[in-house]
Amino acid sequence: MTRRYEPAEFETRWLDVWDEEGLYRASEDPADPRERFYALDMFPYPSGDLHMGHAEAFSGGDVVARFKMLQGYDVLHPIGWDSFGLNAENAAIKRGVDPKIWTYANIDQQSASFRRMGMSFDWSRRLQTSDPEYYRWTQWLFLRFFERGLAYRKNAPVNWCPKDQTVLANEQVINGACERCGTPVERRDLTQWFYKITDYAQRLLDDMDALTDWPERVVTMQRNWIGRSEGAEVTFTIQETGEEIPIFTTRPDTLWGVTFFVFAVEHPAVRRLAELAGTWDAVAPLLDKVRQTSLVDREAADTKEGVALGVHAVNPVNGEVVPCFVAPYVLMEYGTGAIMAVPAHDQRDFEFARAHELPVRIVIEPPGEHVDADAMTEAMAHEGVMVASGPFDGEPSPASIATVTAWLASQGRGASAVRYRLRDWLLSRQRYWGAPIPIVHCPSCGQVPVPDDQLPVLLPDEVDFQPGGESPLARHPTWKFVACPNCGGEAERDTDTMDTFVDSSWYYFRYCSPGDPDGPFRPEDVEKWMPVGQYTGGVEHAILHLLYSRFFTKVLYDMGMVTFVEPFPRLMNQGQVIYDGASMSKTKGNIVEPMPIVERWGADTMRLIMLFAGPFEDDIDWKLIASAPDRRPGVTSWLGRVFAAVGDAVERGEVAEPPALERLRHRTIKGVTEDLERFRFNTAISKLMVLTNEIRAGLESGGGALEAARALVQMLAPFAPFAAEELWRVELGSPTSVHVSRWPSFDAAKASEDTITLVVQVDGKVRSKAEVPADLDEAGALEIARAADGVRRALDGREVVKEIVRAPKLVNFVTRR
RNA sequence: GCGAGAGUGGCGGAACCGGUAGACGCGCCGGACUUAGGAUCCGGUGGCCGAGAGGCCGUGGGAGUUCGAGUCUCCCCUCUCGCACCA
Repeated sequence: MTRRYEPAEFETRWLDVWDEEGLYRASEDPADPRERFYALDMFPYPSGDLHMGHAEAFSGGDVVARFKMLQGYDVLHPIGWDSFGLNAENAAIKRGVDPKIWTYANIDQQSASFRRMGMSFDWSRRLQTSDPEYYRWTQWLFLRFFERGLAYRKNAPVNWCPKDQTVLANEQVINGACERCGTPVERRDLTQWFYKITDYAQRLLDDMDALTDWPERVVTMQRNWIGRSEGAEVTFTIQETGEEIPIFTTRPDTLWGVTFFVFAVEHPAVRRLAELAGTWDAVAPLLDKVRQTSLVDREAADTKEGVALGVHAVNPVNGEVVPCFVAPYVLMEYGTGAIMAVPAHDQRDFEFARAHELPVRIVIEPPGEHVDADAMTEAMAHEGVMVASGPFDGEPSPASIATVTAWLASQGRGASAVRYRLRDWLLSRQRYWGAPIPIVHCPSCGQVPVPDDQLPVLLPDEVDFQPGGESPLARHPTWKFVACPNCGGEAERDTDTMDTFVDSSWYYFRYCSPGDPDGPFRPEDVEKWMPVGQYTGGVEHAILHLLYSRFFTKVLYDMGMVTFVEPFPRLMNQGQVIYDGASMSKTKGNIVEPMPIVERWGADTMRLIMLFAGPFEDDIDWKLIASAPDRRPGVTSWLGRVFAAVGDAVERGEVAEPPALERLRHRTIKGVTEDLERFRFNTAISKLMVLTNEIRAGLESGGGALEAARALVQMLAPFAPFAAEELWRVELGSPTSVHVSRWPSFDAAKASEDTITLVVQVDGKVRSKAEVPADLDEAGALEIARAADGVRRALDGREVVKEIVRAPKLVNFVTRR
């Protein structure tokens, strides 16, 4: 009698058994002979219960971890929570509860949900970044960066979110608005802590060549973010004062086309020069305006806006004197804060020139063509031949860039230069829920690091954590007052906390040495597990988290703590789970939650829905894939058929397997193995469905199917761990878990078909098909092809001029037309 | 504007090297079992013509290469994502 599929009867039962057996513990034994595999998922923020995005991402990551386990690897598959940060803090403020209480309550709920979903985590390594024993080492790492000059404090114009009342890193500003709350970001000049990631710009770029298993678009996004430009730095001289102002250009071949010169409004020379020339009255309002303008408005700034500075710049290549301007379209943050303007070949310069009636001089023309500068309506693409360019007339451009740059250097008028768009990472936050920065400010000793043996600098309880422009820690009555660790005098703690992205930049190291009291991790443990075998998570971290983690790893490499420079050689991004083309959100009221599905149909169903919906990296539109709410999902029905098939196969017992089933068994093992190696979960599942159908057909015809049933159950295990376990232990009678069984093997010879469909075409159109032996030769194929009915009809009265034979698959007769 | 990717049945999606387009599943149609079906089982299901055998058309549009193109090349259209005064 075959069993009905009733997941409620066994799913939770196996959870307890797995816990007791310690099934998913990574081995601590250094002598364990197995190869190791580190399956890492991007750890979640503890905001609310798990949502559909988690369900999909972690289902995929879990398949990888379980598959590797079945292949005989010693697998490290850890879990933790990125539990500090604005996200948790804002939610706590909104609800009026302590961030700690809210955060840890969510963590409890999320871990219960993860467990219920059957994730194969090694819970013994669980971590939370807001635990003192974790952030102690976040602080320790900060101090090592500080010692190396990679953490520093400076006054700088920064992005300020008026709603969250804190500064943001450049990477957290999206289209001029706060990444978290969408409020337009303001500009403020503040003293803040930075990590010197710019020192690593070139290495972050170079090492990307090794990331061949990253999605192409993520690599591209990082490359664009780092934004390397090659060009030249050229020094112009102010005619009136003789002072030298360097500019950066990627097109030194257009130097002869310079007709004016522009300073950024905040350029340090501007005020002095304006006062000298008597134009300060005109310049000052522009400066005020820019200082008050939020970054959003700044981005929309008009290219035509700007005023004459009243002084002149001397072009070093030809001694020409051109007027200087001050304009908001030139940014202080990039290059040198001043530019040479070449209106003929740069659109922004062109627009400015037309608005201010400045000359436009063409210096690069298409060969044999003459263009009238007065008639131009936009800047020209600068590819062609250099003209009116002194010694370089007739040189092809842009090929001449290198020549011109070399010439500039030899003449002492410039030098080749490289610029990056990447800025240093602003890590301090004026918020409560984060790791305190372990620095003491002493009136006599300056910035003094908190000694290692006094770490962690604990976050105080009972703080008014409402944001108010300065850090809540600064408002605590006693916390900040300490003796200077250096001189013992009265001093104050730094009251800022660290950006959460600092916490998440090294958590994957901690998993290797959980709870180590002597350091952030033991190098030998990291050596054992890392680099990560497979990293799974969302594209939303394509820049921030991944770039910072790569930076941290390189610094740790330089410190001699790790032996590799890239933490995640293989990265996999899951798609989003959306609804009717739009992201799920409370305001739209279109949220579908995973746990009710787990409760109603079982965890295996929830996992299979996600994995079978389509390629892992593609978005899933819930509206399009979901069955009616009360209707049994298709994958659940399939599990029912698997139960019936396995039960029947057991009942049939040791009866010979039909040859067709045997071949399909081998072919399926081969195919599913290959699909799993390429994360093609959807096609792997479809192959298992085909095998299920064939097992049932084989049983129907009186054959045995035990072998096939066993293989099916084992291959089902990564996708539907509960159903597989129930079938393996109860129906198939194994004393041990399917999850520690050995992945079934296949015989390549048996995996191939013994008969093949010979397709016969006439002029490329299919006219006949025949089942033929797989080893049929050309002559045999031709013979069968010629004899086929449909072919003879199609060939009637036509002359065959060519016969294409690809035995045993295809014959194509080409006739005279 | 720049960069990347994608367009295949009613739907999600298959199709490794160019070689049977539409695997697998959802939905739908018909049937069986049923008091019932949101359960289960069997059959059908790209479009058009045809009683049938069979034929014609068909992978966003257009050209090309080839015996043969969803797949390769060129042009165009549409959509998605990322970046966006970066000198």
